[in-house]
Amino acid sequence: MRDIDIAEAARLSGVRASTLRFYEEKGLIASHGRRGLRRMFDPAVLDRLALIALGRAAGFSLDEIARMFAPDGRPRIDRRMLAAKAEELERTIRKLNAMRDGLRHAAACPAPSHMECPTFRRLLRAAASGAIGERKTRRPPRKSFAATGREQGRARGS
Amino acid sequence: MRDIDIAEAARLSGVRASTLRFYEEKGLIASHGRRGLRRMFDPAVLDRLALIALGRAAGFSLDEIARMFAPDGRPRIDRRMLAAKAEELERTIRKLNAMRDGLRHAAACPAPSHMECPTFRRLLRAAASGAIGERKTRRPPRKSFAATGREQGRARGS
DNA sequence: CTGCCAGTTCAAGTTAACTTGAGGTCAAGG
DNA sequence: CCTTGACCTCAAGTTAACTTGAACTGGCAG
Repeated sequence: MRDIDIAEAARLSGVRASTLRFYEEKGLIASHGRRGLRRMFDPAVLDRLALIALGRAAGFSLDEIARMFAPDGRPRIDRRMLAAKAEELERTIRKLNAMRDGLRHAAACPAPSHMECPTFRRLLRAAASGAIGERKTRRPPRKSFAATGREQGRARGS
Repeated sequence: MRDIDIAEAARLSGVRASTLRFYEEKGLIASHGRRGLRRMFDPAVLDRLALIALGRAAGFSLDEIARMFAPDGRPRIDRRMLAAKAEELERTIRKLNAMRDGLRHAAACPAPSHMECPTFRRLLRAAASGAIGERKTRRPPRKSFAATGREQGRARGS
């Protein structure tokens, strides 16, 4: 097997075809040519996609990830960058630990109202002072279809 | 001192005036009347803002936070929701721990290329399989000004 | 040969949480 | 009385990472 088409790449990687096109446009991946109109990908794109998924999971933005590939496409990952991101994760983890403990306490606290629970109020002060905050978690915006991750095969409307 | 104006509320809470207006529009806070055009806030809004900051730090969306206040404005925080969020944080923390360890290893790994490091490749597989992913951290989008968090006092343009 | 259907392009839409800008108002100070 | 400046409203812009829609194309099965 030489090249794979976009549907195959999507199937094998779990990344949607529309995302693959988006990634290509962004320069994160490259198609290896066309058969007619259709992109053909080198199977190595799957490694690349795994690398991208890893970067995303580690909290890198797509732009940061793009910068981790040399112009020739070879991954040139700076070890210091990895270490820095590890430290960043470390800090995040610490905050989340504190938050989790606080939430657990608040959930179990017998005080009649949360406002009367000292632990809750301490958490509150920490949050208000910004000692904890600056975290934003986006949930995946997939709003429709229980599809398994592929684009639906429904083109050319009315 | 009875009521505070928006600038005072911003100063005391560290939340921008524009954000306060936004929160009011969203129903997260309420102004207690107007002096002329200007909103006046009950100082209790500061507690409310702290609560909101706490919720945000814990990973709740503004909409979720809004739902934590009864229609009358009293906080009605479901302990089960807190516990659930704590569990969610727990899962996130575990993933981040794995990611941090992997990054640290990769940063220290003596293999000539990351692709030849077994640990790195293991991480890669985990990310590709989605066992780690689904995390998205947004950095604060404040793109301009080193201001301390207040709106600049510069109105009426040309 | 014909038509289907998966693929294509490009622009625009989505979401969250705000921010920014334009243009307007009003209370107080000089 | 008139200016000033902080506040007001409302609409539109921002960012990231995609998704969706409309209109189109072309390889291949029949």
